[in-house]
Amino acid sequence: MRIFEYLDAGAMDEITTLQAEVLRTLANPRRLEILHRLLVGPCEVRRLAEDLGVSQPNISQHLAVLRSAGIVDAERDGREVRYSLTDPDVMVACGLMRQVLQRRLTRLGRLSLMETAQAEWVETQ
Amino acid sequence: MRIFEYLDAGAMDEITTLQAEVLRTLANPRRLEILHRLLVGPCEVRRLAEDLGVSQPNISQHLAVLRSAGIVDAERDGREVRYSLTDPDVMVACGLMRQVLQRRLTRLGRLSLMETAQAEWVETQ
DNA sequence: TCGAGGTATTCGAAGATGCGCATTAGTGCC
DNA sequence: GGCACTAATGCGCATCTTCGAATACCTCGA
Repeated sequence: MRIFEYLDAGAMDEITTLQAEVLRTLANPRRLEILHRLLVGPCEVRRLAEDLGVSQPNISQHLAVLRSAGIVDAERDGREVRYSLTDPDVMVACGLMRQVLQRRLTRLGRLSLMETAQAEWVETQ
Repeated sequence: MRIFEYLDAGAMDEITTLQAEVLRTLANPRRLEILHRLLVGPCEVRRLAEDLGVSQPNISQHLAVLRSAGIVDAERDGREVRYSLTDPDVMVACGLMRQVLQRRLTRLGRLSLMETAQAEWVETQ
């Protein structure tokens, strides 16, 4: 099958490039917030803009980026356009990373608290 | 505990920003290749440069980015510096995303093959 | 101490990104 | 058609990335 050659041979480079593109698309706080919001359920542009406290053109720009990366889908309903996640799986990976970072933050928090405590302890000696 | 306030209150924004930073760090084909190589095991700069066919300064630049994001660790051994993954978990999330994309590629591959087949079928009618 | 091997950093140019602002496009209602 | 509402696009500007080239830094052996 052609598919398998395709995936095995030069696939490493190709998928790496693709992954980098997707990552670049995700690598923006605003877009992460949008995706986080869409994880709850589909949402219209106006509401997204209101919820996140961002201008409508700005939200539209970010949505366009997400759309062209195939991360969200747009569906017209009257004069509104409702956006939704194309593939929750990508967000699963995203959520996993988030958990890792959260654990790391917690650890760092504990560490810094411990360091602070130790510093204070040292100062009192 | 201070940690929990920290994580609960403004944590959403903070962790989102942090996640965006990490994603930005990962969002580069070369860096993904480096990480992919380090997944196999620790490696020295010179060897990384050779394996990936990139100049040494360039590799060092990328390694510096990865290092400052806390994604890789550097350890000096004589005149060489050996790099390794700080936390394989981040790469787990990365690998998961990779799988998703691979599935997506496969699906697209199948689809395009099907479309081709269908187009050919239509042409012969 | 000096030189060579290995690594890190700096700098400038070219390109990409993000934002606000103004404007345009699509839709429904009168 | 004209108008209000919603979303998308174009533009200019400031900022950030990325790379090659040059160079500085670190370590070891002679």
